[in-house]
Amino acid sequence: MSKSTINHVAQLAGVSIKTVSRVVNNEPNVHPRTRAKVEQAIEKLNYVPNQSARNLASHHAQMIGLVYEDPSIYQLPSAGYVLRLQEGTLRACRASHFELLIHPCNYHNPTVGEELKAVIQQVRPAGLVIAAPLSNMPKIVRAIAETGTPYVRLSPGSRSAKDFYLATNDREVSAEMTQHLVTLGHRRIAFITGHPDHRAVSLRFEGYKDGLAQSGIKFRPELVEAGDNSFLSGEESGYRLLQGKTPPTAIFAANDDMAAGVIRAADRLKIRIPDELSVAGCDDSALAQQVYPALTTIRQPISKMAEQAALALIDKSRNRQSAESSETRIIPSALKIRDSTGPAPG
Amino acid sequence: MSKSTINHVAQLAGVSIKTVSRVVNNEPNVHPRTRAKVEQAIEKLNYVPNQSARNLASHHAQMIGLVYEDPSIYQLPSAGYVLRLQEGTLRACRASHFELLIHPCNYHNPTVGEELKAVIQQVRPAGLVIAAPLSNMPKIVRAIAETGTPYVRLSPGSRSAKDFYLATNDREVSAEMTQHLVTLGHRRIAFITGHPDHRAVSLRFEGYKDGLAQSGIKFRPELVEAGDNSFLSGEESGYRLLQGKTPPTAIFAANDDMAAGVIRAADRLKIRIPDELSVAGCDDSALAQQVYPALTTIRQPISKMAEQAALALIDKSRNRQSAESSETRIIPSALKIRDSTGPAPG
DNA sequence: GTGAAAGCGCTAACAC
DNA sequence: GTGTTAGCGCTTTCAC
Repeated sequence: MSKSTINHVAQLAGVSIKTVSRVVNNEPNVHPRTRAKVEQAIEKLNYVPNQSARNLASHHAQMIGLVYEDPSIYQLPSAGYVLRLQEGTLRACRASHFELLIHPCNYHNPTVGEELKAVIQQVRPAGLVIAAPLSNMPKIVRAIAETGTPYVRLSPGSRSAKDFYLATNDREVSAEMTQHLVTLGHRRIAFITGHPDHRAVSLRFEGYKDGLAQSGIKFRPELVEAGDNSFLSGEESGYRLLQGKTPPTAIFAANDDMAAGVIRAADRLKIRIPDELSVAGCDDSALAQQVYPALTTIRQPISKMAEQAALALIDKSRNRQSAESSETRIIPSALKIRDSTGPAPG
Repeated sequence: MSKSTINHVAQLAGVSIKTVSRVVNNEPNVHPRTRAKVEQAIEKLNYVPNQSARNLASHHAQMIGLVYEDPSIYQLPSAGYVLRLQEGTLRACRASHFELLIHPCNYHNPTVGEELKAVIQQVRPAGLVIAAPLSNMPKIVRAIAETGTPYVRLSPGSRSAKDFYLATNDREVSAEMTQHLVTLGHRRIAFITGHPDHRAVSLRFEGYKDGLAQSGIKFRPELVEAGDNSFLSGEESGYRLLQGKTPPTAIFAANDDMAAGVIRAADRLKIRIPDELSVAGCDDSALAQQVYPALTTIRQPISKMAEQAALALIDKSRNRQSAESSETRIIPSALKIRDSTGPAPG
């Protein structure tokens, strides 16, 4: 492995190491001819700057840290979420020659704050992307803030944060989905709520009510069932709703797993989808496409949010001034209309 | 953020920085009393060693790199695989205060070798874990080997590698699954093969044949269908098999997606599982538990393999001599008996 | 535009 | 057991 250093390059190019440093870092004040010479030398020697040396001298690593709740406790459903986070962050990193450090953690671990601080102090990443739900947990955010490392919070739904964060329009898009069902002729539209701890999920319920109101349809409490985000709870809610006296013609669940449960319930009850019942979910998880019929759902821009967060951090570490550390950016979610929704029967 | 250095600690403890370094690195030859003093000082100053400085001086980072094929091109099915890889590697890292760098790459990218070398040269991780299928691609392995960085290959199935690698007993466990079906009374056991490029998957076919042979059952080519690892190909193979003149009583598919396809086909044909047909898959993907009835399958020790790989690398970076760089370790897979298999009908 | 010198905070190699 | 002295390969600061 070639282990040429900045000194070798400087020697070959006949300049000082500072000049090499300038061209490597794309700094101004280098004569084009000099730059060309240096670039040639770099090419010839196959020079790659040593990150550790760079980090030591510049006080931070060319690295972005991604912090999220460890999915193993959630089981596999959130696999897609984590992968999308990683995908977006990686896209940003790749473009800028940064590397990605992943750090899942358990919120319930009492020393998680110390742990995070230690990691940050050890590695000194240029910035941290904090994913929901950790991004809404004061303990976590405070610990990270205390280190002085720049960070961006990813909080779908939330809109109250004071520092730099990215969110999506969960509430608005849920209203949009509701209106979509109304447009298809549905009037009795049920909703299955999710786990109360999950902030974004409860915003979806608000969005559902907004959508009804905007369409001039009265909200009926009897068309609301409480789920807990699981497939099973969706299935049970489905039975209750569909076996009631005046069953809905459409069911909107606060996540895909529950919507899939509804599909199973309908299947068992010999109710055809979408002919007799429309079903909509939320998340666009892997399940949405595996289920039959493929699920109409809402796709959150997880990957894009993560990408923008990382990009902002990378930017900040370059133009050290930028900052605007209390910006807020909303990246809209999108309806994914598939086969589980259709015109209302009759 | 406290930014105390080794010097501060040395001063407070009244020793030289070298002694501090020794206790931090758990090196021998430090008097217990001295050690205690130093540890107190560390505690009081909240000292955390600066990784960059350490890396620079010691020529490698306290970091493990995980290299795998970028799943976005595979779509979400391999999400579980990637997450298990990460989980295992993280477990090893966490225990040793190493950090994890993830680096998915596209095998078909012509410059992937250069890219990997650049990353390695930049970050200088203590070692690299290379996951299948990249671990079987000479281009990748060669590029990494050229950098001189220690690496471990994860190659389920493969057993030919000359350097340090971990594998599982894909072939044997597939034979075991076949025998399990025989034990349940099945005699006409069909097999659906997977994508020919996927090495481990083809070993499963060999295992199936072994299992038949070991049970004294004649191998029948008409009971073999060629799939391509997709749900759809499994469904189609299922129809062909189940609508033949003498349909099988059990179908063993080379992966879970295809097995799920078979379940769907059986459902459409009103064939009850497991009463009339047993179905077995392979991988224990998330799908296996979402499908109804829950799928009997084979669980590969992906996470454990990744963990052991990382552990070996970490070990090597500590006791720089160890090496044994051409060891081979087999970690067995396990049968996961669920609800899709049962006694043969009649 | 360019360069010289002084570190960044640690480990390595050798004293003692 | 413990300390001294050099670096590791860069960035920074400031001079020219």
